[in-house]
Amino acid sequence: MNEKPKKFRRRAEARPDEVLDAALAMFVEKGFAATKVDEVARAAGVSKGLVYLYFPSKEALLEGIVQRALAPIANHAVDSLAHFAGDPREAITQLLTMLCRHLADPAKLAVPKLILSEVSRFPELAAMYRREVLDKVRPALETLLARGVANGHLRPIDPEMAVRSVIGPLLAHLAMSELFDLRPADGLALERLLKNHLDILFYGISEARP
Amino acid sequence: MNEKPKKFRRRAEARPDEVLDAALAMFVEKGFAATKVDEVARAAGVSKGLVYLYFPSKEALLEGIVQRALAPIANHAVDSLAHFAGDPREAITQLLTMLCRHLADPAKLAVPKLILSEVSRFPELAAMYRREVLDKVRPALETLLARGVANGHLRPIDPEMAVRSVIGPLLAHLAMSELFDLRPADGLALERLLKNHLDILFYGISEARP
Amino acid sequence: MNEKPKKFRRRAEARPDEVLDAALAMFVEKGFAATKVDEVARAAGVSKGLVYLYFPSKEALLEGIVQRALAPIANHAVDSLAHFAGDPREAITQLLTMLCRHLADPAKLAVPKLILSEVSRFPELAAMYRREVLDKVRPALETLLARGVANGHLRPIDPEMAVRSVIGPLLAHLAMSELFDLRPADGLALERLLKNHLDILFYGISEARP
Amino acid sequence: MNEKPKKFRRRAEARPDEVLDAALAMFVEKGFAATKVDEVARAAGVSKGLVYLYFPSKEALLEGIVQRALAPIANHAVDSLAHFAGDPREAITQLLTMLCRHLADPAKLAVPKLILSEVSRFPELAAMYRREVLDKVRPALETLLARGVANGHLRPIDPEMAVRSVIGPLLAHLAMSELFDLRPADGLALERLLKNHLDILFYGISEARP
DNA sequence: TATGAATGAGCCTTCATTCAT
DNA sequence: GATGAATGAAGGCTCATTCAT
Repeated sequence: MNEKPKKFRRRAEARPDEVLDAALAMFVEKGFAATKVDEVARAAGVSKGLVYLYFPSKEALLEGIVQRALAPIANHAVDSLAHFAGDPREAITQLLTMLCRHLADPAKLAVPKLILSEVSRFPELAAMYRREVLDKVRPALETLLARGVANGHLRPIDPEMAVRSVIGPLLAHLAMSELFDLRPADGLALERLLKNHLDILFYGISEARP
Repeated sequence: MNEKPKKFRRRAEARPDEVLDAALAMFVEKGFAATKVDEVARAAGVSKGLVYLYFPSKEALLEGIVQRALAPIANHAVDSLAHFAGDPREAITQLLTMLCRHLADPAKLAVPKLILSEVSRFPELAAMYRREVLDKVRPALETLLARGVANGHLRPIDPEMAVRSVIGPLLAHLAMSELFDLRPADGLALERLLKNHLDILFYGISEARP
Repeated sequence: MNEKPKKFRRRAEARPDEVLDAALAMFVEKGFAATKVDEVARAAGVSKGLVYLYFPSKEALLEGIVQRALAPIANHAVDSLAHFAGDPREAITQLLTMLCRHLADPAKLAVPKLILSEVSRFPELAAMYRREVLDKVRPALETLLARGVANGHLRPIDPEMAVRSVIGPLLAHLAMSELFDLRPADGLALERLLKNHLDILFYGISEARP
Repeated sequence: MNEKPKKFRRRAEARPDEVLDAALAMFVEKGFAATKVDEVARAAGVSKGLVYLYFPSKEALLEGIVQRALAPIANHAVDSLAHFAGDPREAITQLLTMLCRHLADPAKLAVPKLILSEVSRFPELAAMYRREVLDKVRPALETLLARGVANGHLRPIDPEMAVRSVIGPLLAHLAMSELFDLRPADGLALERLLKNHLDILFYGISEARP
């Protein structure tokens, strides 16, 4: 007999990824706790048992999603920061622009949103995020800032704290929009935010200098 | 010695607050979902049934905590913003200083932490926070910034977006510290953060002006 | 000092009856299990604790209701049956007419309805009803029928079984109407039922005699 | 010997029926409210979770039992009534005989008993019974009686009310026996009841005709 | 590989009953 | 007598996980 493919073909290699896609979609839509493994399986078009064949637990789905999404981002970010020797503002502009472009895609935005909402319940998630992102990007950014201060491009700021000033406004923007449903009239308005943020970050809000 | 009767009875007036205190402590320690109502009751020194005498559901505890904590904060913040006619930077400094002082108390810090971790699972919580805080503070802050631009104290920034620049760095600091356990070597370091944040917010990081 | 009556006056003697009245109303409206003692107390205008002062348990309310309602009915019925020496059909007509008149009052109808719905859950209720009603009325009715057969007024029927024929149609009528909400177009129509029932009971439905 | 595996798996087709059987047994034995879903599961030899796999709630078990039992009975009854063109008494005799034969089986008797005791607490049950039985059988019986009056077999009775006279005595018999434990000395005595009931229904109790 | 029937621990919630005042 | 705050046992229901097939 010739084969009777129920779906097009069995692509066993792609399965875990398809499951993670489905899980991400469901987790973002309903939250981790409110999503049943059954639903993830159905959304992925497989059986519940198969999910457990690839992932040892529901929580492992969460970790799988995050793991898969973070590594490339962080590495890319670090690369773009590490190579900069001149004006750090250029690097920061590039970094945040890339980040905003990335987050403009709802599918990509979903991951940090998911992390934000579940991290307090899953310490392992926090650890992963630290390991994969924070512990890579933060030192790179701090170094960049410190170098900028050293070579006279930047004012004598505290690099460790200044990192918060670089990413904070973006975080606040996403939190307001995604968690509290408080968006500007013109939608997510990431470009407008970025433009204003960089302007303030670089030159401050004061008319007069100190 | 003052006696410690096994059962405190007839203290109806204080009970709801005691229950909320216990609930907040447990929720922060273990997360909302992982906390059993039994545990809240035991922590408050009452029976499970009593909790339901004052609060119709476990979720109502969450809302009660937030409600109780938010109103005074928001009102205080709005007051301090509304009365400023001169240099908005002074008002911002006062606002953030007050906020930092407030958050330095772990018991007070617990509430925003709780909100952040549960908001995605409880839309009502988001609505409450919007209603009680964001919808009050945000317009006041925007108005303050717009007035600052108008009267020449501030550069021509976008007030709506600049709000993110005002609170973002603080939010980022708290998120890194409380969610991802990434603290400066000197602890929460709220003063250091605030000092650096205000310096950058007002004058930017650039040595040269545009 | 002169008294300060919160309500008109404390009528302690009437209280148990008022509680039973309230209980009956609530039990009929919502069913025994679905009625909370709190509700009974509130409906009676007293506190929950007072209910327990008069009745040792919720079930005792049920029994109190039934006890109070049954005794007079049964005694009255037995009286009217016992004194008949002549044509038993007259006694039956009187008995059923009285019963129908009684049941036409919704407040009176409530008790048998309540018994019917709760008897299977409370054997004590069944026992009470047997003791107070069935064991009194049934023998009296059987005797009446047997005497009717003996003195030639009635055909040679089985008195024990004929009791079912006397009350059955009325029971069926009430069950259809009260339990299954299946009423004639003209409402409860107890008179119409009774007229037809007696006609059939006495003369049968057949045109021809056997 | 045939093995008795601890867990029967993969028998999905038969399971719902087995669960309903167990539920019926428990409900009749202890009443609906006093029966725990755990007990039903244990009686069916399955886990509690499985019960909820097939039935969305405890109440659905009740409805399932009734649904399953009623349809065949009602349809059978209607069939036997609809085809009769001649003497309606023959049809009535057949109908009641069939009913009595059916109810002589304790397992079959259990369903109406259950309906009677729970109907007041579950309006849906009343609706089901109306829909599946009363609304089918009652019109058929009324039509039969009306036709009997029209073609001279029956006296000029009120068909709508006479329906109560047909089934009432049987209902009364069952209520006395099953609810109040008041049985004739010779047991359920359904044949004796039926014989006497039909005799009275057809010819009345009076010696003399009107 | 793949399925989905089956499990059972776990928890929120209800409410009859008690009792200090 | 009268109150109503307080108790705590009990049970319906969910759902992550397992495993026979």
